[in-house]
Amino acid sequence: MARPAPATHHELLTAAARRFAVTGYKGTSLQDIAREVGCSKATVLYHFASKDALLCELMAPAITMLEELDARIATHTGAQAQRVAADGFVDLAVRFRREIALLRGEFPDLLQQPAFAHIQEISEHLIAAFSGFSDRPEARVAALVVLAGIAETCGEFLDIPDDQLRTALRAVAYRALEVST
Amino acid sequence: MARPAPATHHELLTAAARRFAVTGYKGTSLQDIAREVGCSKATVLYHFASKDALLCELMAPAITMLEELDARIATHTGAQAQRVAADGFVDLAVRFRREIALLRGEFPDLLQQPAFAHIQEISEHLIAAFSGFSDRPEARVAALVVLAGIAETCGEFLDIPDDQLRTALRAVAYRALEVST
DNA sequence: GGTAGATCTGACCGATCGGTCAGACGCTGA
DNA sequence: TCAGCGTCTGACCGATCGGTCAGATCTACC
Repeated sequence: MARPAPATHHELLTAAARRFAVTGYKGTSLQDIAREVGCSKATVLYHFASKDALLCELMAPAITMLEELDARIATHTGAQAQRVAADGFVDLAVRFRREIALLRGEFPDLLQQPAFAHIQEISEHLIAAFSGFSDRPEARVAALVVLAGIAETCGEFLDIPDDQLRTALRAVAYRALEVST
Repeated sequence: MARPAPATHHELLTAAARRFAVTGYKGTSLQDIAREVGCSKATVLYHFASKDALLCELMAPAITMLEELDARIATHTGAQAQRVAADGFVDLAVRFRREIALLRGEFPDLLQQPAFAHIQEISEHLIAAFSGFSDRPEARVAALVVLAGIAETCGEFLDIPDDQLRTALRAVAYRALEVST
């Protein structure tokens, strides 16, 4: 035994991502993850302080990219912000297919986590930008349909190459949000 | 104690629907449901054979409507089928906001349930109709974005009246799917 | 070769899960 | 009045959950 620690650490992360995407966070036990890697449950808890900590480390890159997108949107206004938000979120969703699907699937519960506290807020910014900063209910409904639809779709279409999925998602988002081109 | 049974039965169903929508199926214990109604966990299992049976009874009306929609779509072709599918699914999603949200949220796991076995198949029919029976990946991506987006949105916009939500959803679906009018 | 520290594990813990069961309680008709 | 039935409950069950811990095993350095 006693492989180099970084290798095991990384294996555990990817195995957890795989399992979480299929059976959800609550539906995946530490035993499941350990079994997939071929180590004991105690090893999982040697590498990660807790199941929550494992989730946080797993989501960190996606959350960082989400925060960067949020900051980028804030530097634009009107239709330009709408386009930046749509393009940016499509890029993010395609890049982090599994993580986004997981986040969306168990949204209400996982948001309690302190590390995810401000995701709700960023989602509001995204919806505002998507809707073209309109208060009309129809615009806000359309924004949420696009946001949730993209997130969910990425998690399921694992057989389509990245750039093709990106192009298709951008097209449908532009139509749904009536982005001026 | 000893209230009339139908009242308790109905109370348990609505309480379960509420909890499932918030914390998910796996994330909600029979104890949670019992506490919300103010009875014991044993009472829940007196009214329902198992937690799964409770879920099935809860979803039954929505599934019936989904099957009816599936049958109705089959009697149309082309653009007409697309419109029937979009209108019908919007109606269904608005009527059964909570149930649809739950179904989408824990999709992969709950589909194992025998009672839900053919939902996967009906989903395929819906996506085919949404995409105008096209094989183009872009059309299928758009179809899934709309399907998932509508389902998710209904679960969250509980503060908008039914007909306003229905109108808004239909509009965004038509745009995203390029339904000919 | 021996020691220190990193890596890993089996055994165990309390809590909670879905589910079972014997029996208590209240209503109703004979 | 009392027997019967529908309704409900507390106590309990085995399984599994996330997490702890002492110690086995391996690696690197002196």
